[in-house]
Amino acid sequence: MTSVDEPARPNGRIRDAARTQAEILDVATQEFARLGYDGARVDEIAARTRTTKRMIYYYFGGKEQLFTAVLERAYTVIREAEQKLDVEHLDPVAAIRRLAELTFDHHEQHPDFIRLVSIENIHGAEHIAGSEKLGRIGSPALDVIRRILAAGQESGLFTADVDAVDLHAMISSFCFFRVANRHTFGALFGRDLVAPEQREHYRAMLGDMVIAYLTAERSTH
Amino acid sequence: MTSVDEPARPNGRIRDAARTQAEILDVATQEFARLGYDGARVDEIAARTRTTKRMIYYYFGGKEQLFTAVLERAYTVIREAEQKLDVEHLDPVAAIRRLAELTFDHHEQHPDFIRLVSIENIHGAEHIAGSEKLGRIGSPALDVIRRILAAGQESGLFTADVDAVDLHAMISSFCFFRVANRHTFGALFGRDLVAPEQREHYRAMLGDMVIAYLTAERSTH
DNA sequence: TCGCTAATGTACGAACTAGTACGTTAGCTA
DNA sequence: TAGCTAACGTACTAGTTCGTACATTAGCGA
Repeated sequence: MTSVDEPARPNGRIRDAARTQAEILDVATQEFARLGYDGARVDEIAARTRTTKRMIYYYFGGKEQLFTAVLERAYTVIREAEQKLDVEHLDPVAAIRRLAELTFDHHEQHPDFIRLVSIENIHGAEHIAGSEKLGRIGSPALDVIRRILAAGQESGLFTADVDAVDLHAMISSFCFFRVANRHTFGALFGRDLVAPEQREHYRAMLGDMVIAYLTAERSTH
Repeated sequence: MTSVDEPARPNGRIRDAARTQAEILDVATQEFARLGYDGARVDEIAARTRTTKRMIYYYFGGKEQLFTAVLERAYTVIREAEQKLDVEHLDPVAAIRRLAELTFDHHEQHPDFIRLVSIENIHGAEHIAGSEKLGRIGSPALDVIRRILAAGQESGLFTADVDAVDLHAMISSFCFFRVANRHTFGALFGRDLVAPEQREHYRAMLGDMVIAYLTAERSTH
C-alpha cells in the first residue's frame, strides 16, 4: 500500500485528467460488461481504478452517464474499425465473404462490446437514444455493403434486390448470436460456439450462408 | 383498498398454493424480463402479486431460485411448443422452411423469453447450469431437424453434411437477433426489425437464406 | 513565485433491498 | 367439531449502494 506499488510514474505527472477518465472508462467497460448495468457497482468500479469514486461523478456525472460514455466509446471503436475495411478491390462475391469474415472476427475479438449491446437492449436502448454522439455516428460498413451489393447486382452475380441494412442484419445476427448466446447454447446443446477448434467451421458457414443467399435462384413461394 | 376490489372469487377459495405460485411466476417473468436480474426488485414483484414477499421466499427460497424457476417454466413452454411441430409430412425443402417460419413466429410471440435468455447469458448461464430440470430438458426441434436433414441429404436435395445443431443455431440466430437487438438496431439504423409491415419480408428472408444455404452448390474455398 | 483553479481525496448519509422472525388462519382430516 | 398444518401476513433489520458535502493540492499562468 506504500507508494512503492507505483513503479516510477512514466509521465512524471500525478494529475492527468485524460488518463484518469480513460482508466475509469476501461474499468467501467469491464464491470458493466461483466455484471450488467444494475449488477455493476460504482464503488467497485472506483476501487479497481487508481482514482476514487468522486472522480466518476466529477467527470461523468453519475452511473447512468458513465454507462452512456462507455457505450459511446465502444461504438466509436467499432466504427473506426469499419472505416479500415478494404474489400472493394475484390469481386462482389469475394468482397461480401471477406466482409462477413471480418465482421465475424470483430465480434469474436470484442465480447465485452457484444455484452454491452445485449445489456443496452435489455434497457430498451435508452442510453443510445439519449446520446447525441451515438445518434449521428452512422455506419461505414453499411456504405461498403451498399456499394458491393450494387456492383454484384449490376454484374448479375447477385440475384435481384437485397437491401444493405437487411444483409447487415443477417451477417450480424449470426456473429452476434454466436458470442452473446454462447453460454445458454452451450449449456443446453453441449456445444461451445466459440471453441477455437470450431472457429474456422463457423466462419466458413457464415460466408457460405451469405453467398448462397445472394446468389441463389429465387423460387416463387 | 377494501375487499370490494376483489370481484367475488371464482373458485370460492382464498388459499390456493398452485395459483399463488403461478401468479408469482407470472409477475416475476415480467419483471425479470423488463429490468434484468439485478434490476428486478423482489418487493416490486411481490407488490404486483395478490400475495406478499413472504410467499416468494416460502415457495422459491430466494431471488436467485425464483429466477431459475422463471427460466425453467419459460423453457418448458418452448419445448412443449416444439413437441407440437408437425412438418415431417412435407418434402425436406418445404419442411425446413416451415420449421424456420415456426421458429420465427415463436420468437416474435415470446419477447419476454428472448429477454430472459439474454439476461441469463449476461450471467454466464449459471442458473441453467444449476438447474437439474433444464439440464435434461433436451430439444424436440433438434430431433425434427435431424430427421429432415437426413431425408434431404438422402434424396440429394441438400448438399452434403450439415449438422443439425449448426442449422438450429443459424435459424435461431436470425430470429433471436431480430427480437433481442431490436432496440439498438432501431436506434442506430432507423429500422424496426419487428415492425408488423416488415414481418413477412423477414420471415421470407429467413426461409430463403436457410434453403439457399442447404441447396447451394458448394464451391471450393 | 504567487495565487488560482482544475483535479483529487475523505467521510458520510439517506434510501433502498434482500431476507427473516414472529404471528395468524383457512380448511382438511380424524 | 376439534385440532393440526400448510398457507399466508406484518413488521423489522442488517447490509448495501448511489450520491454528495467538504477539505486539499498540483501545477499552470500572470
